[in-house]
Amino acid sequence: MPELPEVEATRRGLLPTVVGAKVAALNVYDARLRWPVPRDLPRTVAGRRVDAIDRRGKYLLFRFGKDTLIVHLGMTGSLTLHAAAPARRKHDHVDLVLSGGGTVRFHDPRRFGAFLWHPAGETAHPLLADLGPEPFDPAFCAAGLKDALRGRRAAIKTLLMDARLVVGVGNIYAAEALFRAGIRPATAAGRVSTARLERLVHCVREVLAESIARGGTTLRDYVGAGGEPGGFQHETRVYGREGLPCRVCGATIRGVRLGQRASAYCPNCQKR
DNA sequence: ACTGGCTCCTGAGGGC
DNA sequence: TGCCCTCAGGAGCCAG
Repeated sequence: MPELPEVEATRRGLLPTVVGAKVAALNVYDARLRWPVPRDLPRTVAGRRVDAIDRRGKYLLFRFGKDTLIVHLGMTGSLTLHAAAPARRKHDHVDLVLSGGGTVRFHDPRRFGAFLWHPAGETAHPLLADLGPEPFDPAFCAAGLKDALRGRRAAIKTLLMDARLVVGVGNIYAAEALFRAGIRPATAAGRVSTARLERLVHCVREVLAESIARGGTTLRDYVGAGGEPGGFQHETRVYGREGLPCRVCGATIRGVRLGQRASAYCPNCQKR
């Protein structure tokens, strides 16, 4: 599932070929994504040069001067780079064709992804306006978290996945970071001490960095820009391991549902 | 102000 | 073999 590491791996894979290239065409085969792809988007981007590809949380931001093409991979989306556009498979919804040759293809079985246009302006796009700090930014810190979580009774895991507190952390990495930090996912967020939040911040960064280094996590659909799967799924210690022995202590990994999300934890390594 | 629940969508897997 | 149910999950949205 595309969380921050998968989006970042995709971004890095696209950079060398796409940045500096001109858009020859944008072909939309199915506009029914999370929000409809704007009808005039192909005309809007045609002939324009990609100056940069940035990432904010799980959003990819293709910069055209001061205008931005916002792309989200949703749950099952991928962007892959091809020298020439290959035959279309089921669920191939958008092609970004580069004038120097090369095609970036958007594939997304569940169509939870998005292609949106945000022209230059003073206001941030509504989807980006309320996002919290990047996990590797110093603004993501125990003191800030302590403040934001004060008095909150929701599960720490649920809030760790709330993009207003920190971006990029989804179900897999929330579970893995909490395991490493020794914190139970169901613990009320407001009751986690600053010292433990300190550890959590460190573990979030550690898990994300390791996953980026392995090209992300591939459970089913995700592939990087070169079509290659990630490798972090072999490193998970609790995610998807309910009923199996903990890799650290041997206790049986348990599962609990928090905010409609499956959440795995080790009852021995994560005491509270 | 929070919190939990619903929703979009497709495909896989389990039970019978 | 086939049908139906549940689950997977990013994140907006809404009701209480």
